[in-house]
Amino acid sequence: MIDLRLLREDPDRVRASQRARGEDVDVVDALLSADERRRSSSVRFDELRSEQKVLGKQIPKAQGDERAELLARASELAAAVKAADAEQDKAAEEAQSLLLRLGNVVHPDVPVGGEEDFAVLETVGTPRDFAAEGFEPKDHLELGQLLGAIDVERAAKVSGSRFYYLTGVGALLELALVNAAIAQATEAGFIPMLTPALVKPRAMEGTGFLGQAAENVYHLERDDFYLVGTSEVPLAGYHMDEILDADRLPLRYAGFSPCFRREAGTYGKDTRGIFRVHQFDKVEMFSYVAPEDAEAEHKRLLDWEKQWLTGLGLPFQVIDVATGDLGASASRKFDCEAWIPTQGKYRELTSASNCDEFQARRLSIRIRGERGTRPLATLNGTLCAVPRTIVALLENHQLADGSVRVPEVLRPYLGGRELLEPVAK
RNA sequence: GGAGGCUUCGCCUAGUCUGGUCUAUGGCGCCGCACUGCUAAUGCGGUUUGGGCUAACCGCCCAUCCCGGGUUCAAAUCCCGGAGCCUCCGCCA
Repeated sequence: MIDLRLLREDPDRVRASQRARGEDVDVVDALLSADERRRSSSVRFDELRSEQKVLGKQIPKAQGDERAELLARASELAAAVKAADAEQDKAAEEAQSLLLRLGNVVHPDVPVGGEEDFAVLETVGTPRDFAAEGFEPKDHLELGQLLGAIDVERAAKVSGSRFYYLTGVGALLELALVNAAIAQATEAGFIPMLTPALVKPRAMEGTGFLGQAAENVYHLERDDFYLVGTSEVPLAGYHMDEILDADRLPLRYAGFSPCFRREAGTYGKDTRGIFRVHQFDKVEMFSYVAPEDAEAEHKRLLDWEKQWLTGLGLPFQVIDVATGDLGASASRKFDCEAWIPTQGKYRELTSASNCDEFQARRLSIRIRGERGTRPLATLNGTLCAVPRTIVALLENHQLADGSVRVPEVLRPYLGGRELLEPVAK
């Protein structure tokens, strides 16, 4: 959630942010008035309650008629206090629910617009020229099937569309990717974490996934658990309701977990292969930093992602995601998009978001230091979302006969293999 | 799934039976000041979190004793419901 003080002092900035996101601007004024009502009702309650306490102290000392009179007055006051309390609760609840509907205030440099209005910040590497090499590239699914690495037919039988088995070398490839990613993160000072995939509503709400994104979240009705779409959720929730010593920062965690996504509203999109699936594994970087360090940390997360993709030998571009395509929590988001030869375009592989204090306020995570007790900033960035990374690896490193060259960083985790070769049918 | 115990302001802890004097005790830690030629020791003061009043500071008010209800003029304290932790039993990895 955003800072209510900012809202009161500079509502125009919040209105502009909502407008840029393409979201409801009227919430801002509704919230301002709800906040006003909340404060006035709380003042009324405070006064009555104060009076009640003063009166209450006189009762045990009083005798006879005086006591009876005090009791009568106290009884009236008690009713008034109760009513004021209820009114205060109602106003606070209204303000809170409006507050939760507001997205984070967008960073001023973010390009305004929808999904297509991103800005390309840089391009790294060059896509291969398959025509010059003299063969037509196969897509990842065809390659995966030749290698005995991916089985989507049987997954459809067992679980339906958008599911997959990684088999044989495919399974080994995931484990190698995960190990290499965790190794890079650990090297950079991240603490490796294996996290819960089922979380309570509070964690989901706190990370900002129950607003616009709610339709993409699996919910277990009977137990009121949510299946996380990313380990960002349990990693953000990890320090929920805590006050951390300022000098413990930055705190960096590398989470590895399954991720579940309903992919509502994507019917017909990316239906072939494993580019868009309901369940996948991911290594995610997550940082807790002081608010003034958030922008620098955002750049660092991006650098680690670039290091990772560069190591895998993938050509990619970095984009500054437009206002309309940011999640509710992010003030700014950098995506790395890898070149997918058979699609002839760059597709999202990783995503680094700066959430500033937005999640920390919702989850009540603060730091205590020289500047007092205040919310901290949280940031997250993908290191390796497995299926998409496999898609990019297979397609970009394929040879004419359907073999796939293994990038050097992965070889130690694949028993030194340099080449994945088609299996005999 | 069943039975019992526990949960107090960073940590430990008193208080709960018997409601008001709890504005929550004490120790540790931490911060400030004083004193001692250093460290230490000692003394004094401060030290939950959130909201609000105020131009701001000082100050003051309200809430907060795991959470939510209830009883009462009044709840850390009594009653009901729930959560978490621990122990035992059952079942299962």
